[in-house]
Amino acid sequence: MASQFWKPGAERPPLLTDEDDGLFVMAAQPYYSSGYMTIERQRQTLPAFKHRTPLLYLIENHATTIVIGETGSGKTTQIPQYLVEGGWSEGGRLIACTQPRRIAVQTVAARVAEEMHVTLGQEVGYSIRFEDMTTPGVTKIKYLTDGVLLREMMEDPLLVRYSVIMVDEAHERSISTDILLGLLKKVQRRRPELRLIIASATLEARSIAAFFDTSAERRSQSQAMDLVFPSRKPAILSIEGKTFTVQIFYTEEPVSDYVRDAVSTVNSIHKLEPPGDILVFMTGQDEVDETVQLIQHETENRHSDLVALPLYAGLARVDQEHAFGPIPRGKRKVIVATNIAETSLTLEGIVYVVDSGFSKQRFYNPIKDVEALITAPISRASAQQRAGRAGRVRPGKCYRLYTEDDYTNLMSAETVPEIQRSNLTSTILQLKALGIDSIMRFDWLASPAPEAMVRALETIFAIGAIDSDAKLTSPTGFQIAEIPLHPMLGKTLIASCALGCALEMVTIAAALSVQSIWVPSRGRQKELDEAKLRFAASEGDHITYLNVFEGFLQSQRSAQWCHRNLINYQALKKVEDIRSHLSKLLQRLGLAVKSCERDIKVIQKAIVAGFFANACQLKISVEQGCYKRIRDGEEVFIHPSSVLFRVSPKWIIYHANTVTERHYVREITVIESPWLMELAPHFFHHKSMEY
DNA sequence: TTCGGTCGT
Repeated sequence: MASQFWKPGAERPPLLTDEDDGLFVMAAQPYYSSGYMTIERQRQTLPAFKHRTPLLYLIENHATTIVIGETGSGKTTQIPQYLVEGGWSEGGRLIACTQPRRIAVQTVAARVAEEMHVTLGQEVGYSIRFEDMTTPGVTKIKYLTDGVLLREMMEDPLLVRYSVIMVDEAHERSISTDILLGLLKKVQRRRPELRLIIASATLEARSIAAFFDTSAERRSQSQAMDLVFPSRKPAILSIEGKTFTVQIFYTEEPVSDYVRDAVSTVNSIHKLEPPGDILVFMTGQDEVDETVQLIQHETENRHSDLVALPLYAGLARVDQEHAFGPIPRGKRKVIVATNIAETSLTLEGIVYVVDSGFSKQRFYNPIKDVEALITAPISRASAQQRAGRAGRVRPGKCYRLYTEDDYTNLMSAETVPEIQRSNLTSTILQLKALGIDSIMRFDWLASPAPEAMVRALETIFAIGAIDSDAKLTSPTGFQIAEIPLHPMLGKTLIASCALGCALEMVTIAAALSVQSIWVPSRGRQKELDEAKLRFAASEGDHITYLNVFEGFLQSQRSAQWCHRNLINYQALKKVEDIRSHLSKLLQRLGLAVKSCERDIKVIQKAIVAGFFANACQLKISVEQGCYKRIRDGEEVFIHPSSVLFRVSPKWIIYHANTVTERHYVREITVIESPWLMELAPHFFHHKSMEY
């Protein structure tokens, strides 16, 4: 096998041809698979295998290689192994492969360890927040979230331990991916020996290649164009996937009610098409549930054999698993899902996709400084991704509930990158901590609105993380940046150390960092509300979390106790893990982690010290439960999930907010108004004048 | 009066 590799110094492999613009492109080829095989044989049948030699050649000769790898090409599992085989891990150097999601990091690392016949955590390891499964000096391939690699750059800005960094799923354009790519471009200038591999779906590849193309930049005489090695012009390699063709159908007229049309489309597929599961894309939980009910209702009326199952993130784990499980023989499965099925989860056996053409997307309004969740048309890239879900097992069909004209003329080519749709407080602080002094001049893959950057700078200035020259403060700014939490929560933790309640605050911060400490209970809302009441603190949600965790410890971490109280056992185990990591981190920063021994007021004050910008006052004689945000007068409402919903205390402070039908605020704690002046005089002495 | 697209340090 080894003799097949391209080796440095050898001639260019024959598979490659130059395109006019100097980019290397290789066309996709058909792929066939067979039955049972050994791991080695399986590896060789992956489409990536026949590109191994050209790939190693391109990586040797180009600073950046863009890999267009379709689903099932094997790029994620194989390319890092080829790099090891090609010598890139020699001399103790590491090969990194980043992923946007933790679950992918863990499963891919486990698979590759198996393929290489090594124990996970040795030659092949992974790293996600608070979980480092690598062995220094031994690990050669490291899978990690792009967020973790960004964190590592705070310690090691040039990432000197790495010889090759592969950024996978770059087309998803998460905030971390965008920032990472911007920083890696900078690192390349200082480290010409570093190689980047960027794996992306087709549509995004050209713009990413253009971003990394520094070949036209001015350089000294001695570095004439043809003498530069490796080439600063990115190479592009396309690897075909193991997918089948998907036939696309559009509606002839625009659709006025896509829920109703999805249901009738499902019924006609069932009536007219051969067996095969159906996947329906809807925008949110309510729509998913409604669609499931309508399908079931029609099924009962017509005595047909459809089994409709919901799938969304807020569903209890057991209910999610139903969508993956078997159904009675002779019936057809219909999975009605949110966007979770577009990227996060892969369903086997889907042959038909019904695409509503919409999804819920976050949009940030920097003027009002609010993030809104809005149902909006998806992009063509997204529509293609959804259609692709029908072609995993055999040729499939995709029914788009919109016209071809709308697809071509109304929908945008790509989804707006997340960085242009988000509040940037965390992002900007992190860039500051990485030594990026001029945020405005940073080489963004996609630049956020200047107003959004100004808002973020205002926020990190308000919490004292930067000074009036926009320089990171010492020690506060550095400490907040060190803590892997939202800067306002980081500031709260630091304040809690000074106030002597850090032991309680790390628990609260950990509870705020997990998805939810409660078991998802759609349809059992009353039951959940009753369970919450058992722990509810009059001070609000933060102290309620503390009560839950203390109850958990008193129950001796009993899973039964959790079950009885509708508490998510796995989430609480995670909370315990995170709090111990946070506690150690604070100690490492030289801060005191002490308990306030049930003196709740100091905890509330610590929250004020970090979240004062989110203080709100109850509006009298307006709509019930309507608050005004002190800083700007924005109208907000307590979210029904809060223990303070309908309690309406005079002064509150919130942890998070989203605009949906209304501007809702979540995770609320009662405060006393004098605390605002006491803990954030710099913020309120002039702000309060405005109202 | 009643509600959360999906991720991440």
